[in-house]
Amino acid sequence: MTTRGIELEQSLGFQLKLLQVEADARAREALSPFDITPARVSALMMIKSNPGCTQTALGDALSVNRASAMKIVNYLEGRGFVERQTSADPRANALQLTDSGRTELDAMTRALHTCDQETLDRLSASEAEILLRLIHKLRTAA
Amino acid sequence: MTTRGIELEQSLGFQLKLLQVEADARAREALSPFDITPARVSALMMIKSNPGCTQTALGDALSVNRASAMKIVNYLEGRGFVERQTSADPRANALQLTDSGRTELDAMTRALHTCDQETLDRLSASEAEILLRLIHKLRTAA
DNA sequence: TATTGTTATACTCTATAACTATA
DNA sequence: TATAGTTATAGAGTATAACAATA
Repeated sequence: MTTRGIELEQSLGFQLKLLQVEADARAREALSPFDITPARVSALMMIKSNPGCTQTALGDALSVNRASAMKIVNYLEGRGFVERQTSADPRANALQLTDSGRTELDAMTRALHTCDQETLDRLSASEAEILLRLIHKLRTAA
Repeated sequence: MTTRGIELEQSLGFQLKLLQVEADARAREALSPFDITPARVSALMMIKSNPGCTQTALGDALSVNRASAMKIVNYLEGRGFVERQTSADPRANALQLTDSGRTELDAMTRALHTCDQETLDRLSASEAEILLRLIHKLRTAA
């Protein structure tokens, strides 16, 4: 099956989707020793970068709603990676990584980094740098 | 919520996921006049580019299995966009766009192209070209 | 009134396994 | 034996709507 034709070759959304599906599958594989999905590790990373954040904020950052964010936090709490601490606003939870969560996340991050590198090795070093920079620019210029 | 920290900023998989989720939401919006999802339009594009392909091949190209590909084809056939024609191997279906499918897909493709451009406008023309080239290179160098 | 977390429920997408008919 | 399509079923992941507690 080819992707010949100007539509497919030059469709940003389509190429992005195919690449992301492949990257997700590779990440899932790389994370299999930890028995956790890439999406849940993303949540851990977000909490690490934004200690004390609320579940609603976490959901916004991950593009899911409050109810879905809650399920993710339930899971991470069940694994002992995240704690719900009390916050200034008693309605909200302040999310924090546990010591175990921090340690495990470090190992997961190393596994994902190796996985990323295997993909980026298809490009030259300067191309890889440019790609990451452009993707990040697209995201933050929103 | 920020994505500060070396892990998130430099994680290819994570940045890719966030960008793809955003692009998919924009594509869904752009396709709302057609009442169809981006994934199903991708299937139409694939069939257009590979006329006579089988459902299994379509599934492989879209990274889903035979059963899932069948559901997509069922939907597209129900909309009158795709036909299951007989093939040399009577076990297999040869997928073809209908005239209506071709006409509608052209309009959908224009809508998606506009949507892509709005995203790519955040970059310079040369950056946009480089980005598409690098993403495509990553995909095909697999 | 608006917002946070929560709960219950439903929907979408995908996978698995088994069946049939052909190769 | 292996493969294409099909079918039924189950599992993730997500969304919606409603509720209690608090701002």
